[in-house]
Amino acid sequence: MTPTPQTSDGAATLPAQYQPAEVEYRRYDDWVAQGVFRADPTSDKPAFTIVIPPPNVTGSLHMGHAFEHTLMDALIRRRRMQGHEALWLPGMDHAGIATQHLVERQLGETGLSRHDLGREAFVERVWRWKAESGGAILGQMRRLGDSVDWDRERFTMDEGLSRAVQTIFKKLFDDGLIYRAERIINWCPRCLTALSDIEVEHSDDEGELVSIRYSPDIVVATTRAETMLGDSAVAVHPDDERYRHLVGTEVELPLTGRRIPVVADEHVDPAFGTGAVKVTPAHDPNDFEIGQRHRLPSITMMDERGVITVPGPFEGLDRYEARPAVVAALREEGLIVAERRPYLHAVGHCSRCKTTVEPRLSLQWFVSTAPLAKAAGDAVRDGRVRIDPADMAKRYFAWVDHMHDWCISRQLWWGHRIPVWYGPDGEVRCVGPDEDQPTGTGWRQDEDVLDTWFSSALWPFSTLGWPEDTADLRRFYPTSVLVTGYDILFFWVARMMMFGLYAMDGRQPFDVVALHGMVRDEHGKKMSKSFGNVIDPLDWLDRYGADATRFTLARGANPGQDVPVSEEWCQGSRNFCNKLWNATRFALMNGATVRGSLPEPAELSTVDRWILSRLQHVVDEVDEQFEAFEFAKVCDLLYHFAWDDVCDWYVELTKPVLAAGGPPADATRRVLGHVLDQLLRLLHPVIPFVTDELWLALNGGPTVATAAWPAVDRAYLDDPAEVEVSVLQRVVTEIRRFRSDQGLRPAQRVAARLDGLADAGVDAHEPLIRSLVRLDADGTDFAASATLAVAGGVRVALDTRGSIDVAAERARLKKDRAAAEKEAAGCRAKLDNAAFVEKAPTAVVGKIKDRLAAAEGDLARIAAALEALPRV
RNA sequence: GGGCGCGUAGCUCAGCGGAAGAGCACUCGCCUUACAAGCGAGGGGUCGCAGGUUCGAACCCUGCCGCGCCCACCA
Repeated sequence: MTPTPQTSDGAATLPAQYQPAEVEYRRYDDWVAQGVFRADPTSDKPAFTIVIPPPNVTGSLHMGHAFEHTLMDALIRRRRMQGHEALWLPGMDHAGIATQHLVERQLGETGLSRHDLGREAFVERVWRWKAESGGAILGQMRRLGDSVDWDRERFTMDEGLSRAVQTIFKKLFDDGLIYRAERIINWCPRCLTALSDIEVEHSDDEGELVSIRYSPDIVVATTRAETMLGDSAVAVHPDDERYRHLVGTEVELPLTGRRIPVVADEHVDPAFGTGAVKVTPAHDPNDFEIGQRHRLPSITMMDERGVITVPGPFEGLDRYEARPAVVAALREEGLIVAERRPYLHAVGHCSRCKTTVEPRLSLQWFVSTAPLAKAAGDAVRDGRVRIDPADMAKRYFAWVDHMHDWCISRQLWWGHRIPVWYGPDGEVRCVGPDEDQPTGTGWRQDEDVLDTWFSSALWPFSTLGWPEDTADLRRFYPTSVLVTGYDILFFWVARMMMFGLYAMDGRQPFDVVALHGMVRDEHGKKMSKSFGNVIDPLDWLDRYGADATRFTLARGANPGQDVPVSEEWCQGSRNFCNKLWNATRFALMNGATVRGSLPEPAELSTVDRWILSRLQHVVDEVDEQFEAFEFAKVCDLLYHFAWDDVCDWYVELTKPVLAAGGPPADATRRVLGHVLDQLLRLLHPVIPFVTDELWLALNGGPTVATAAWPAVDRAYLDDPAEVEVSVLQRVVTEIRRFRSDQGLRPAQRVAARLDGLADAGVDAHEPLIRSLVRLDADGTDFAASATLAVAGGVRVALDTRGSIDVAAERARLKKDRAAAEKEAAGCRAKLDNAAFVEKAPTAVVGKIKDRLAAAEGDLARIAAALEALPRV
């Protein structure tokens, strides 16, 4: 924790360029060693808690993580500096299906399947893999600078969380909110497991709609012809005149010889197709319901791998082989009425492997979501939980208000095993965490595991010790903000709400949900491997540093909006870090200090008062934007304050003062030290490394991470100083423009006379102005020279000797005159409009009058300047 | 089939009722003793189109056109 070496006079010797790699590891280790990230449940500070959306244990840090972590870290670091007991709790998710797949794929490379190993050995292998790869993302979080409390790291499959899972399962079971039933579920024939509705992605796929004659009077259409083998009825609408006489009769199901009834059901849309529908209760959710209503048999015609099981010519065929085979067979019998036609329709795919999902009748465990979802909706409706941005709440309501029961059992091995045992006589016993498992012959535990999101749903309180009544739980629950992407609003947020409210006696899991967007490439395109536009944050971390990476991400973070990033922007961020580095370097070389109290405003120069006043505004605005999760605006404010106000103006205005020395220089050194000190604090949440390194060089330690967050000091708000400096800036800019138009080299010193500075109220700054624009005073009489430049709202006549490009200056003045005329005309038109003068607020009218006066003033001065130009 | 969002400078985006903004890119001039990862100056937009409301519209309303996303059991 040694700060940058300092010379005896306190000025640190910093290299001319910021080298992130050199600094970052050192700073992070130092923070950990100092225990900066550790949260203390016994302190009397207000608590501020964020639980990390646990990344997949087998994953690697991608840009989305880097982004999300940057936002969370910024929030946490700011609160820590504000004196909160800030807890950012890290951890990982076992990611059942994803992880199992990964390990199965590895296994596959050696020619083995999980069944070759057996359940126990396989699960053990997954644990080994977890131990091996699980640390990767944690190491990457350190690289990013995440200020997480490493002492509280959790894993969704660790002992405590497993207890939490069993506890809530038991509670739900006992409350009748978990049940086992045979239902149509989404089945992935490749993963060989059930999926919840949201694990299914729909896309419009090209299919073929074939029409099949079931009887002389009935033609049905289908895109899944093979499922006819499992048909148990034909359904028509009860009011459909065409079919009314057939209801109650039977038709012979082609290719099977089975006779099936014609039933009437409201579900059928008489306007669609022929108005007659084949009914396959075991393989279609609608048909299942029709089947229930009419007591039809459910005939399973394919197995879990999608292979036809109906005895006959199609048995053993895969569903995709069976489809054309069935159509061919039907055609042979002359039963294909309309030829196939292309048909675009929504098809469900496994979100994990993209395999087409097969609706399948299956015995699974479900959570009865109705009461839980109601509570989850109400908590947002009544304002206990705020979703930000507010628009997103609509999506949330749409989801929780129409939620189906949640299929939670998965036919996997990696996950929390369902704590239910079946007895020899058909008993079903749910075993809680402290209860003994049933012994005796014939008892066996359910083979399935729980949906990964079941344990994720407990994360905000299970990680704090629930179901035990721990100090952490009492202190840090409810968590303060949940930061996550809008893409998992349903997967995770809604379910945390349901389980949090349920398990914690109606207390919400978080007060605010701050939703962010997805990281995109520089053209707003989704990053994807196939597109080749994926950016690896680790690459940026290595080449530009964590701060540059973070700043780039935070700077693009508008609430709920997607975030485009590109390497060029990261370079810009790197440059910004370097700018801060050099500003501090300049300050240290010039004896800036943070020691001693800040002089009273009365003891300060206008320029010093100006920068301090600007600082107060920035502190105020940064706070406001932080509270609104407007990270992009926070970054923008600080970027411009640092670069424009501090570096481009304050430092430059300050150079002559510092060079001159004496008491004014002492005051300025103190102000410069203060401004940088405050600026580094304000930036620390977003770019923690470089700010801490520089802050240490300025302050000596221990770390800016625990320094107090800046507060507005109204005593240093100073409107007159701001006005005066803005006039000064305008004068300087105008004169520079004149020099540039005249093709004067920047370094070329020119003798000149400045007039009108007194009228503009900046005559006191004449030496400063001269030094900034490199115009020397000269005793020579300039009477014979011409007025060559006019500075906007202020009157500055500037005389020079030597070769002046009169034509260029005339052109410039004419251009300025045209602009001023346009401005004046616009203002006059408004003021001539009686309706405007009458109805617009007086402040607005006043502003227009001011603008007109300014434009007229400019016109007069421009005219004088043109007049004074030498004739050529 | 429902729902939501977006079209503002070459690119990515702020602004959301009272003078068109930022970053990057671009042009010109500069190694000015903190920084060329820099400094100074400059150019560039009838704010998707058409109507309407208003003294006033990029901003509010309506309708088009063009994108994007989410949800969905129409065979």
